[in-house]
Amino acid sequence: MSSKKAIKVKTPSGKEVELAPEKAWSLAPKGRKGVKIGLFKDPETGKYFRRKLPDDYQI
DNA sequence: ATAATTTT
DNA sequence: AAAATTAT
Repeated sequence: MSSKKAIKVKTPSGKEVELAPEKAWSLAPKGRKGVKIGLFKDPETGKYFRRKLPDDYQI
């Protein structure tokens, strides 16, 4: 229950594509702001990769 | 180093 | 079990 909207991401294969993360979560140490992370699958290779999501991405 | 999460 | 992700 976390991911919906497609965002622009640079795939590991080096292509700029619009993808929706399969999963999305917040990655933040205690007391720090941290970042939001999305788990994506490269449509070219089928390989999974992680990228930062916009700070305002709805988890 | 730290945080969560999943693929590899 | 380790890698990767970002920025503090």
